[in-house]
Amino acid sequence: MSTRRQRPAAQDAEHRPYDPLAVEPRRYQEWLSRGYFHASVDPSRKPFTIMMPLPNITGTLHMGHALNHTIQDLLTRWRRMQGYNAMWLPGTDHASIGTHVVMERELAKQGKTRFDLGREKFLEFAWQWKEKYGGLIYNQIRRMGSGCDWDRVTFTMDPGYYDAVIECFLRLYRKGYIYYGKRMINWCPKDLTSVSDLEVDYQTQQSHLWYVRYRGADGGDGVVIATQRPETILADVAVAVHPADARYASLIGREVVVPIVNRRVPVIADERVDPAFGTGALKITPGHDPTDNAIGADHGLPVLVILDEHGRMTADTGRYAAMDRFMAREAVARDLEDAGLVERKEPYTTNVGLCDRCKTVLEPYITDQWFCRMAELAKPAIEVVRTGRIRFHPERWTGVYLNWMENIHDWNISRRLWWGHRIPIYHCGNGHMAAGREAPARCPKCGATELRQEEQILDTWFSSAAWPFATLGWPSQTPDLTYFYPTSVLVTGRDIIFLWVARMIMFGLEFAGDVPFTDVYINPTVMNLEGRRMSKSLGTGLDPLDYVEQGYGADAMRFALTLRCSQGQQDLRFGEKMLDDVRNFNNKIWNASRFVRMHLEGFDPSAGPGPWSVIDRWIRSRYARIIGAVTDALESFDFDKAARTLYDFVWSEFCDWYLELAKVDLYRDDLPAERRRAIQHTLWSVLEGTLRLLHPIMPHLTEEVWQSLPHAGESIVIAAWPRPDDAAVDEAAETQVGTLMAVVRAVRSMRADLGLAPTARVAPSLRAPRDTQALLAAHRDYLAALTRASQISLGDGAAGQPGTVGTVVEGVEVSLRVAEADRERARKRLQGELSAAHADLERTTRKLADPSFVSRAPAEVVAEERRREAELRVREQVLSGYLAALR
RNA sequence: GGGCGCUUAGCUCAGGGGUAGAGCACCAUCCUGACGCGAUGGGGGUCGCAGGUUCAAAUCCUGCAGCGCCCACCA
Repeated sequence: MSTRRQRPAAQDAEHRPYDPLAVEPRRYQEWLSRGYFHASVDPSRKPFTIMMPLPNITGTLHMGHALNHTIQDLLTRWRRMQGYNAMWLPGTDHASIGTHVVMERELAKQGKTRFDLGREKFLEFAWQWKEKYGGLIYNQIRRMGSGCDWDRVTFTMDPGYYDAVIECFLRLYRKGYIYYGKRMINWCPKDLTSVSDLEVDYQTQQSHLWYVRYRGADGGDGVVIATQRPETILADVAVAVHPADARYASLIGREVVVPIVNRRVPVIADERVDPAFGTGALKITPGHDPTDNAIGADHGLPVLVILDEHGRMTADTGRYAAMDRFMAREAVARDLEDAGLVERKEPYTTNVGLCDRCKTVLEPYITDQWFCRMAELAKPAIEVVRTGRIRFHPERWTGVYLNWMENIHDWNISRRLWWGHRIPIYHCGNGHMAAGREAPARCPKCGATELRQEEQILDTWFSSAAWPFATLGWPSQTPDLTYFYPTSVLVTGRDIIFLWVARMIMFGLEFAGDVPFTDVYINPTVMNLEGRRMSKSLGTGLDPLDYVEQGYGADAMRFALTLRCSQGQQDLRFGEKMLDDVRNFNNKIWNASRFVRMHLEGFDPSAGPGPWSVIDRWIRSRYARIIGAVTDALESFDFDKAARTLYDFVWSEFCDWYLELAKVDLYRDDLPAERRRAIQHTLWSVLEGTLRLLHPIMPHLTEEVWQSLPHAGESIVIAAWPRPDDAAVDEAAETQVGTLMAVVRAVRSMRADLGLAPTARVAPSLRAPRDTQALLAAHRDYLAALTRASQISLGDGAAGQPGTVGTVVEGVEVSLRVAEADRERARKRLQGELSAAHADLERTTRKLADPSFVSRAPAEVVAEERRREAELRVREQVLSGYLAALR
């Protein structure tokens, strides 16, 4: 493909690129064996705690985890280095319905359902599965370098955790927050369970709207209603119209006849009917529609049910009995048409609610359900966010959270599933209930001795709501709980702000007496380059470990994700190219370190620093600033900024400039020993410190390199986070090196424009004000080396000679002799620069000629503009001088 | 129907009132002793559109459009 000439790759081991695969697992093992990730109560240090958003036991690591875990791990490592007692607690979720779907798919392969096995056998099967596969994701998490406290791994159905969940239920029950009864809920006819409103996946589908005539019971025309579910006509108990709808005013209170079943039902008036929709008349089916259910209840209407739990027509529906709901829909529609009752049928686009897990169309269905009253729980949870006790990052999610909390509905917490926390309620034969961990000997109300435990289990989110405290030993006030709770940061995705975050806040306040965490960081959603969500079912899922094992390594994956983890965006588009960039960066660090190590022979950091040269002072100053910038960025959750700052510093400053400048000294034979020591100290301290700054993002590489440096400590994991050193900030050195760099760039640019080979020697001439001239003179060797000059002339006589090309940068006039053959190129360059300078000058002059600018703009802006004008005039003059001398 | 986010170079994204930035890609040159997963130089954008505020707008305000996400019981 590429026509680029490539230098033959060096084969010896020393020159091979960095190989993360050879390093990462080894280093991770080392950290584990040294117990760095385990934290225990230590009152002398402040804790920093993160609770991992628990992956499902059925899950495997995907790109979302990779990002989410990278952020958590970098926060944990960073805080540990800062001296916190950092603890990151891992665990997995039994994921009741999610696991059921997986298990039952397995069973289906054997032609079985969970009912063929029965509750006990099924649970046995699930536990076996959990033991066998439930820990696989832990290995994947470790491969990413995540420093979790593995001694604290928790599974939501571990005995202690199980008890804590039951305790939560019992406390809510005793407080009167739990209620039970027949309610209309979202029912999945496949999983045979209820599903909470948040677990409904709405999808747009094409369907039809049937306009069906209901004749008047008195033989009149009656009304025409519009429905997309003709089968539910069998369960109609009324027709409702808006009370102010003149079209139907005369019908209110009269009766119409429900087709097919020929039932006489009243026409009622209700505000909830939208007169603008369809015909403005709404059939009321309290058994199969939530709105109708509410209207029916208010009007004292009966509830008829024509679908069973499988979504099939009930036995009493005559010829439709046992028909699937969708078949029944067609059948009823056909029969209505045959009866001449369908006025028309329109195509209709509708939102269909699907089961989030199995994608079956959900049915509004009435069953015995357990609910948790939310109003009281929500109040303090709203307060803590309003007052800033808990802060969301990015901040915009605060509004999303509050909006949901302020309109919160009661929570359907029961599921007709088996895998999970069974509701600790015992029913007696007389319809009484008793709550408790154990079955009471007799019913406290009627004394009956036959008690059966409630069959339903708790919503999986009910149990995960207790995660931040149930993992620490609650309800016992354990030392762990006292010490680590409230936790510090929750890192999670926006998709579970309501499902999980909100509920943890409510539960934490209710049960543990305080917020579960003080900061919530909502990480972006990882997308592919087309901007589509990564998902297995879409075929757009990417396995992060595939990339890792392909040779990029975990560090590259981590850095690539961190580099794009900005608060400005809600999505993060990921493509393999991004790994190439970071892989190259890793290699850059690797090689730079090799160079540094090579020149560190005999280095003794205790011998003391200095005397610094301007380049030492410059890089030390830059490094000092970087410490602050990176720390601030992490502090404010700007992870991309932290990564970018480090990338730029390492590559564009440390490698491109400092190392190149240092070489000039290091390769001199006559370098004084103390100067060598100063350079060594700078190389060593800046690299070593930069590695520490990089470590939270790229733990393995930094450890490997850090330990290869002389006088490194036991491990970078437990090394201290660099402290910003204000004393090292050196404006003068930055300005001076800035000038040197500008001169070098100017010469290089001219060389290139003249078409000179990089190997060709040049002899630039420099002219500058006295101070600058002294600076240039003092660093002539640097300039010569970086511009590949045989010699550098300084002073008034040196520049502006005929037959030269030149420019002005930072007040320095830089010129180069032009060979006869290169005159045309030189002229072209000068003309280009000149016209650019001319345009700039014109704009500046125009600006300064505008009285409103001069009078209204801040004085320093005007002064800056004046300075620029003067500079441009000089520049224009100098350039035209050169151009004239070339003709 | 509401709400939120995004729209800057071919791609991925920073920036956020005072002369448009990075990485990759592209072009040119280079087998320079840490690195070709490299070095140096360079080309490329009227910052989605339209108004407004301002001496000055990519940046603030309003509206619009496109894309994406979320909430909501419209049959």
